[in-house]
Amino acid sequence: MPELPEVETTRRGIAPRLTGARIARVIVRDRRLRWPVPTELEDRLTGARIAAVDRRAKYLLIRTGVENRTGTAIVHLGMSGHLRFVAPGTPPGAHDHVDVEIDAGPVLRFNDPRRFGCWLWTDDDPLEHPLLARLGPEPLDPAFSGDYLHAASRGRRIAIKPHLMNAAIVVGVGNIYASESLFRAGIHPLRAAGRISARRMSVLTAAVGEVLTEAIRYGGTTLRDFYDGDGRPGYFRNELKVYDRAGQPCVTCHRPIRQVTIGQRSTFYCPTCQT
DNA sequence: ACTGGATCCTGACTGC
DNA sequence: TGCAGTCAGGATCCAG
Repeated sequence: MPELPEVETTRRGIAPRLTGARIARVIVRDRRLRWPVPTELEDRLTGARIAAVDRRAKYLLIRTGVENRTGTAIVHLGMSGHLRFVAPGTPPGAHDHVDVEIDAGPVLRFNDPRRFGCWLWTDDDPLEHPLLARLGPEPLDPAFSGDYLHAASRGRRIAIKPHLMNAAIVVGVGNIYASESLFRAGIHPLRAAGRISARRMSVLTAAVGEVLTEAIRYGGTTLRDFYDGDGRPGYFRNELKVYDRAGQPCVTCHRPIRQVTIGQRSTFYCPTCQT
């Protein structure tokens, strides 16, 4: 479900109402997420004050406490997870696995049908957590440059598309935006990562940045079930040039967009414009 | 060290 | 209407 723009849209939606709030109660209805939800989560969150809601890659970091009593809930939405606010007392529906109740405010409710998401806890620096410690640069950070990507791709025979989706190379680029970025850069998704020039890599890193920035501006992409903290869909779907457009005309050359499977993931591209 | 494949899980959709 | 098969926005783990 969510790639970086959707997670960032979620973060921007929930952060204002959570930051500074005190957590009154946490309810975990199903601990069977990607990894079991630790009971430590409720113990540490209850009564704590939220200091910030940050994002690293596709992880949301709900930071609590002050000085020597700090900690962080590490939340991932997986393929099908959502966070949204509901009025206190709203009865939980199917797959509503976690509630975070704040004083005198709405309830933050986590819904995740496929349970690929996670809610974990750490008392330490979350960036040092095993899940986050070895992540690549943020795609909107200047560190994600053409030179960096070129260097990180030397000797790699893997296709550029799954390479872009590898979080050790760059984070936040999922299946939709990998296809969209490659279209924008004019690079064929099956081209070997190690055989793309530094010049083209700099076009590609710029394309990734533009696509993600634009998608955030549109509130993300809603294909079927993404909604922000207030239940609004993302409108970037209308801006997609290749994703989910198999057989439809390329916006540039008008020849049909092609769909192939690369690394078990659907991939869309224009065979004329992308080489 | 890389790479490709299987895997976790539920729901929506397609075709018979 | 029912049922089987396929696919889905992620990412880890494992074998070769």
